[in-house]
Amino acid sequence: MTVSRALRDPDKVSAKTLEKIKAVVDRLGYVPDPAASALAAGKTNVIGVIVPSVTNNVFSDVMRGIYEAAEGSKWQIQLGNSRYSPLEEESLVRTFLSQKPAGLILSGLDQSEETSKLLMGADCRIVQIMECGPDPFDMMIGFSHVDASAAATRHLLDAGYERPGYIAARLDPRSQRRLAGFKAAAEKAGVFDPARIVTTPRASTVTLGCELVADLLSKAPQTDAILCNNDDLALGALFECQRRGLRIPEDIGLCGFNDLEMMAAANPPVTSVRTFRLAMGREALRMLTGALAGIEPETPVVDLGYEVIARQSTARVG
Amino acid sequence: MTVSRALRDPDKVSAKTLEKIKAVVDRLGYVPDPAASALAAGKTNVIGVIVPSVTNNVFSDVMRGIYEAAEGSKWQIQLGNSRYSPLEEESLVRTFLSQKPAGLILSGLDQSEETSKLLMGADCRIVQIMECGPDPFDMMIGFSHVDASAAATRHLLDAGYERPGYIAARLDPRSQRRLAGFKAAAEKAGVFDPARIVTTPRASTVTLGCELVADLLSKAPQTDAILCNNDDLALGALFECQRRGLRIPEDIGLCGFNDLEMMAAANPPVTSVRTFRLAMGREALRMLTGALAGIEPETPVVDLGYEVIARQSTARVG
DNA sequence: TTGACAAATGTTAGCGCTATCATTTTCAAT
DNA sequence: ATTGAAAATGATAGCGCTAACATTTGTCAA
Repeated sequence: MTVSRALRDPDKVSAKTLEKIKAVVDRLGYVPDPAASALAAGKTNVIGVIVPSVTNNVFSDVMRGIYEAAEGSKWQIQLGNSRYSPLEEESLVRTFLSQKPAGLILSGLDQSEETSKLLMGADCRIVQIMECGPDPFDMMIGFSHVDASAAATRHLLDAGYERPGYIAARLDPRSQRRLAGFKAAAEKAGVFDPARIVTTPRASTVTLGCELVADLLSKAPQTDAILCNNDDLALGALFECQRRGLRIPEDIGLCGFNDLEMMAAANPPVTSVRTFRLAMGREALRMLTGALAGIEPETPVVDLGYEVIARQSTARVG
Repeated sequence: MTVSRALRDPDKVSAKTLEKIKAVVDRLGYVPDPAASALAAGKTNVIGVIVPSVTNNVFSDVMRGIYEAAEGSKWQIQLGNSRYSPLEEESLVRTFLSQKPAGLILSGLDQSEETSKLLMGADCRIVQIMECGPDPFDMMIGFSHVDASAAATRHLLDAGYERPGYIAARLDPRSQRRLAGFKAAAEKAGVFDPARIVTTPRASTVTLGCELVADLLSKAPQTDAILCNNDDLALGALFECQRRGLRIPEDIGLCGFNDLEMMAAANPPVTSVRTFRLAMGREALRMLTGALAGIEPETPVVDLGYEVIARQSTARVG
């Protein structure tokens, strides 16, 4: 028993017994069995993380933040990939909960009703990431996608573009809100035209960015700026515009979303909405482990904001 | 006991008891406790996966393959991020092994001596991925990085380039082997010049691709083709060359490595060495779960090969 | 020195499963 | 019906740890 205590909470054991125990543990190469611990204690050090994609750069940055923050702690990250499917998410939540996790990190606000029920009844702390919204299950960290894309839209208008279009792939809830932000800002400025919106349910790729721009320009050749739902599409848009001999930013303005590292390196550098993905992952884990240690966050919902990074691709002259 | 059997191996139970059990399980919403099962059976359904990076596109593709292949099975994927550090890898192996995993998937051939010792003594199946080599711990699936980059180098020479250079970031073991492949092929053709090799220990980014090209061209302005250690660098190289007014492929040829989706969409499309990352992940998991089910792979080492995808960026005219 | 109290350590039971072996049931062949 | 073997089911113990409480040791003021 004292050994068990020494290993879990060294402060509860006198210095010299601790020493002795450590020596023996080293000599024997003893490693505690997490399964036995989990069974006896009725809980684990597992933190379940559910993301909709493991390949999307956005989520890999978030994951990195989570892994970095968990590094060296007792917390075990367990990753689940819901592949943008609420049903798979539900099944993952079920699996995770059966493991009696200490905490759960989920993406977005749009859990299915069944998932919500599971989460309400769950005996663990929960952090929702990627977005900000009114009714967290427990805690939440993210930003407003509507506001961010509205701000990007205004930036295009401020730069002198008059007929902005929007391209988007895989309309997951966050993409839809970004589209809604664009629509709202464009309508408010009186420049909204549904013909300048091109979307597809397909997963977003650079190639798809090319195709969507081709579509957009054939439907609405007068388009003079494109807000892209993400940076992969923006990169494709850049290539496609260049292939068509369109000058950026003179003939057409280009704005991405997320500000992946490549946007600054592109030729010309591409304007994008910076989001704080690494910080989001890191802080999500910190909030969670903090709460598990009894330190509640100041507010349950943390808004990390966004930043429109203006670059040459929207620096219209004249 | 019969219930336990019914849930784990329904064939061992008569049809009508199975039915009864299922009904009760449904009614009660019973979910087995994996910790108790792990403790009693002395093993788990956990498959530990250790990758050096969660953000690198290459590994996220592999991970996706693994997750897809594990989808719906009883196998639980547990992901560890070694961040290219053999020490962190060792610590992850230790953590994973304490969980009595059914299997382990590791990246590369270059485990530390200590890690090797742990793995030798481990009571689980092991698959090494990303590379092919002579002495697998158990099973292995990947390809030869030396051969692949040598082939890319020959492609550049065949295309008429005479002074090929090489840029690389973060010289992990696989990058080093790719560099070695380039060197060997260039030397064999009598066109090797160490002045045309630029490397940095920094992590690879598109921006870094720009910088490395700038470096290379200032050190060796006569360079007429660049083999990039990966596609991020290649994208940066593309942008940087264009910024400098170099015509691709006329003035300079460009070749990436991995053939990420964006290479085909670029302007001009960029030649790259295609690697089969998704398949590698998928097959690694299949080999592992197959072996766990008693079906040994035909050969312990599987070579997935590679393919040089020639595109406009190396289509030199004249 | 003593007593009172806190700190440190020890005892016991049990977490929810599964391996193993024992028993019962089933069913085909006599 | 009877038998024997196989199939199905059941009883028991124990996996390695921790919660809860019990006991011992240490510390300090009176």
